[in-house]
Amino acid sequence: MAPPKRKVNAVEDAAAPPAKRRRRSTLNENSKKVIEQTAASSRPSRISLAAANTPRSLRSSTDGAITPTSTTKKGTKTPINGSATKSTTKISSAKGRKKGKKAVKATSSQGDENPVANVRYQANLSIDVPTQSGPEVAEEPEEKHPEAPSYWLMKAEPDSRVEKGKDIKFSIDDLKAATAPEGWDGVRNYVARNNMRLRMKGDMAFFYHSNCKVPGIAGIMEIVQEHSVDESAFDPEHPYYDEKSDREKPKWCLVHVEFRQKFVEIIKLKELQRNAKEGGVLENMQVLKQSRLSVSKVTKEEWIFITSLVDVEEVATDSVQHQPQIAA
DNA sequence: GCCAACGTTGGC
DNA sequence: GCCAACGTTGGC
Repeated sequence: MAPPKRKVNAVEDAAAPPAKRRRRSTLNENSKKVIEQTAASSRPSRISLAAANTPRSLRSSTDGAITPTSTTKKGTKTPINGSATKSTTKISSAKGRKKGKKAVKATSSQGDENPVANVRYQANLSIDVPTQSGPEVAEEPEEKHPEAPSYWLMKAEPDSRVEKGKDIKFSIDDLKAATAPEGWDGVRNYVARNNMRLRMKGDMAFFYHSNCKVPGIAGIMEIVQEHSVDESAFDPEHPYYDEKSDREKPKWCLVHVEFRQKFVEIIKLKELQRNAKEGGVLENMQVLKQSRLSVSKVTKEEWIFITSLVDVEEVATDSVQHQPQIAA
């Protein structure tokens, strides 16, 4: 039944302009800071479920300029961590073709000459990847250390697709255009949900474009609000309505995110897969092993490595921001 | 609780 | 559009 859904665009009112893929972007100061910050810290992310069950409608603002319902535009782009030079660690060999490649072994290794990859990260490795199993898998996440952020990868479909009369399209540009924290609703998969429950304000996440021409990581966002009840599950009109979800005992939750940066070039799935070969930095990356997971974990090592793939130079010279430029 | 059938995801 | 992977359901 309810398959792992993705971000659903609230098209009810303003059917978001089918902003298709664009190109351009830079990394904003904020993100830069975050990246450096996260790169410097380390902690096994163990989280606690604590959390506020806040209706989706309850949108909060994290820093000024936020209006109810929409989003917040942030970002002034700037290059990522200086040390994060572009290094693509070309390891040819497309790892698996069909989606959920039953990926490789275990043993995370470093990313070769990638300066960033030389750092030893242990990050979230302490968390076991939740495997598909009963509905109530890992119901209660463990404790989380509040000092450092955890990293995630969340999928959304950038191309229009109508479900129950509503376009569920949601791209990095849509998020960028939002003026208020965006509730990432529609997740209807237990493993993904459990991952969601592990999130905390301050955690960072990759925005992944899926089910599109060039799937891959399009940018970065930040979790700005603890998880709360996903109200869309109770709305019969909503694409992701779940008749089995009881309001008294909500099954699904969401987190609110804010745009942080859009990569100049999308980091293609293919590239991620190239680095997921045995011995590759991404060999254990959850999303590459469980491709159908709409919300997955990213270890710090993976995070650092992936952000290092961003073309820093290009980003650095591109100071323009926010304007939606036509891609291609 | 096992497991086959079925349905969905999502890369290609 | 195809189809592998895999989550969910439901019979037993």
